[in-house]
Amino acid sequence: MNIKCDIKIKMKLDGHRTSNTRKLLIDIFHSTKKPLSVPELLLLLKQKNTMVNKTTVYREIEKLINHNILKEVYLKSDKARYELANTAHHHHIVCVTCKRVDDIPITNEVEKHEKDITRKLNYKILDHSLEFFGVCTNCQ
Amino acid sequence: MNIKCDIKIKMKLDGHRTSNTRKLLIDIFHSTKKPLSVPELLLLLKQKNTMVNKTTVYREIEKLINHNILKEVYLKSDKARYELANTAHHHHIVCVTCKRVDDIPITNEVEKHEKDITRKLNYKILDHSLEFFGVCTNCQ
DNA sequence: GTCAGTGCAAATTATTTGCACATCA
DNA sequence: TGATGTGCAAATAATTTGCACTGAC
Repeated sequence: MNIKCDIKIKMKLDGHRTSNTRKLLIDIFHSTKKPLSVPELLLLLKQKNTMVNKTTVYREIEKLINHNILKEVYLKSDKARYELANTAHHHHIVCVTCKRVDDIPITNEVEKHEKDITRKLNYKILDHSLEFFGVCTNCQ
Repeated sequence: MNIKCDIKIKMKLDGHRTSNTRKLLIDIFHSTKKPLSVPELLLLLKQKNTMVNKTTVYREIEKLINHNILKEVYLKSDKARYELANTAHHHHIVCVTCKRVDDIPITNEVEKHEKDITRKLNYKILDHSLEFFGVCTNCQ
């Protein structure tokens, strides 16, 4: 996969190795579409019969974020969640009942507000987060 | 204040009393404009020389949310934050450096997407959250 | 007097840190 | 061989729970 090669190269350029944990995590993020928390990742790893310590997972995610391979997603304030950063900027909808997460197929017009905010509040905007909450088909 | 009266009435209707903790918390949320976390509330209470147990604060906030007097705000995934629910629907900008939070003076056009999402994904939309992240004037 | 409200201690959960050891390049 | 990666145990921090007691109506 091209994406995985890219990641390998990105990390190598920075003096990193292609560790087993790194490969496992990248795999999981590729096959699972929804944003994952560390506890969820640990569960998925256990189901694969691969033992990785939680500390290692936290540290690996930190590295992947620093290399812009993962990014943090703010869905709820209870737990941190992550997803691959290479995907186009998009938004999510969370089912408040079953916690299922879907990507949203809308073109986003939020960017145009950013200039406005910069002008009015003199903030330098770096990023934004737009998430919807609702009830999915199954739970209705 | 009308708003405080409203809150009193709302709770009373449901068999609740006007406890001291409740009054203190409502006061704080009225005078402080930014969304507050429980640890921050505990600190503010301590500064007022009013001792309230953290368990009590957690439980009081739960009640206030159930009565739609407070609502949760999703600014970052580290901690839960709350603000008064009676204010008009609005958005925030968070300074990634000093964590300062400001309200955003833009009219929001997100609502119009909600129908779209409902049609395409068959979700019943309840709410959304739009937050910006950037660097404020002082920190630039 | 009854039930909402409270405090305290302990449990739970997410996350971080320090340190020693392993291992890839 | 030397830096990166890892595991383990313990610390920290936010949040929840159980239980007994208090106090508003």
